[in-house]
Amino acid sequence: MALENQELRKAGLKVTLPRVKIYQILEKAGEGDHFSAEDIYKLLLEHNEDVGLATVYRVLTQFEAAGLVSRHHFEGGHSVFELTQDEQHDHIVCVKCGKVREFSDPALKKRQDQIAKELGFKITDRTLYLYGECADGCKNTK
Amino acid sequence: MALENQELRKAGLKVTLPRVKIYQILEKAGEGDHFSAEDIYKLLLEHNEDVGLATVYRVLTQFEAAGLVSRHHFEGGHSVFELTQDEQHDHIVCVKCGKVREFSDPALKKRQDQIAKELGFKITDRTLYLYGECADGCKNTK
DNA sequence: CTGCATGCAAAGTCTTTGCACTCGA
DNA sequence: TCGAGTGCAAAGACTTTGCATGCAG
Repeated sequence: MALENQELRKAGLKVTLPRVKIYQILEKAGEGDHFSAEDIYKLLLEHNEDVGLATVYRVLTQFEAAGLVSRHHFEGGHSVFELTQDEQHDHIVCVKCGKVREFSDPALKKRQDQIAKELGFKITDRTLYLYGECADGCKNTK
Repeated sequence: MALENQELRKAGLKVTLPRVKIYQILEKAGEGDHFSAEDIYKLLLEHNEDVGLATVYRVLTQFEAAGLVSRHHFEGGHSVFELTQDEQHDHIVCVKCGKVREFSDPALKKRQDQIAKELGFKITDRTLYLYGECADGCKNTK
């Protein structure tokens, strides 16, 4: 049995074609790649998988609830998804080409924790998005 | 002439009733208060100001373009607005009561700049949202 | 078999736009 | 006066939901 099937079972989700296919897309893309529901829907169509957009949303939402994927709200209204990684990380997005880089910085987190503590908050989640222009490799393609 | 009128003129916007009223709402609320378009719309209605929701959005968008207000996308889909403050700052949101606290930490920004530099990005914007539960004063009202 | 999962279409939410009318300068 | 600004309703973008059918276990 493939890895993804176990992940699905673990999450209490029946192993169905749409779920497996969507998981595979996210998995194959690897870290640092982010998809909108629409992106995934189109990829499925390209692979001749007859999956509805509504199902994509449903599956992604279930995956999120199960902790398999993380949902981000970058600028521009729609949500993007990525496989949840072991370590929580932040994002820097190129406003010109749309490229997303991830980074994780202990010092940054530590300082955030400290600030939250000073303000009397118990942090449950955090999002840091940096927006900018990437120097090299930015082909302005998006 | 009131302060807000000058601000509007400076932004190249004709001084009209909706714009003045909306500016006043944001101004009176002070720092740390955040409004959705809907919030402002309701407040206007309470003050018996006959302003359409579409106008609220238009005005807020114009204000944003003029740099008078900042738009944020917290969790939950809709945008919130606040008067732009002298210094860029971050937000910590209570997930239980919806309270928003602001903070600004030079060390945090400096580290972010450094990271961006290492990744070859020129930062144009940044958003850090911390989510958590505020210890005291949280009446779970929202 | 049995019920969870899916596809389709319809409904929802938040936001923007088109158009004729109104108001500020 | 006269064009920018406004209100209303309709349209749009993204996401969720209802319902009959289909498939996994």
